[in-house]
Amino acid sequence: LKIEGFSVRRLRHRDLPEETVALARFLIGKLVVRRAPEGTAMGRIVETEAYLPYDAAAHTFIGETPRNRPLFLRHGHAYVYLAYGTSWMLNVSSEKAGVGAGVLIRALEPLAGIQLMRERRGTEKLLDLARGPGRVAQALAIDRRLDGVDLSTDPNLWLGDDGFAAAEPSISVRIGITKDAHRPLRFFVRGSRFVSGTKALNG
DNA sequence: TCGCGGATGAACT
DNA sequence: GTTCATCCGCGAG
Repeated sequence: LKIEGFSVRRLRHRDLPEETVALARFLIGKLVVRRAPEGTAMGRIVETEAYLPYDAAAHTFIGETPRNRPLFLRHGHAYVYLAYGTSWMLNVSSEKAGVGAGVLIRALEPLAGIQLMRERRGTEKLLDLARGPGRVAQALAIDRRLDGVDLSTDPNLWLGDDGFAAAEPSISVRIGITKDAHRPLRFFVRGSRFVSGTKALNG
């Protein structure tokens, strides 16, 4: 499939690692594609975080509830929730069915549908379109309607690969949590201006 | 570049 | 009533 000059192949269920850290690393350099009536937008993933089974910082730590149910679906489903009453977060379920875990998509490098992202975000600044998980969701118009969809089959939200060879990601602690805060479970492209977080964290 | 506080809604004690 | 996997604007350094 051609999207603004990029040749993109949809990632199918069998393409995705069935383990949370492996998936968090695998997704660096891959694409998020969002099709909507207004147009298609796409970005390259430059930052992820892993939320493991038995992880005190994870939403699944308390067990399965109506909210976190998509995290217990087999890997490759979207878990979308509202944080702080203002920001939607996009996660990808990351283990076999029945095991609750996920990967948070924290930042994208905008590649296609950039004007649409500017309108949705209310800013012209390329660097601010999808730097941070709330911005990712706003730029791609992701909200509760996409909670639970299967990313390997959904027509409006999916993961893609354009053959880009990503460098080995750098690793740090996760952002914005207090429990299990020391664990090295954030993965990012060192040197990318599209990555969130402070300079110290990304150096 | 950084750190702070307010906005805002859902889930849980 | 408290706790958030955040963003934005502002002021200090």
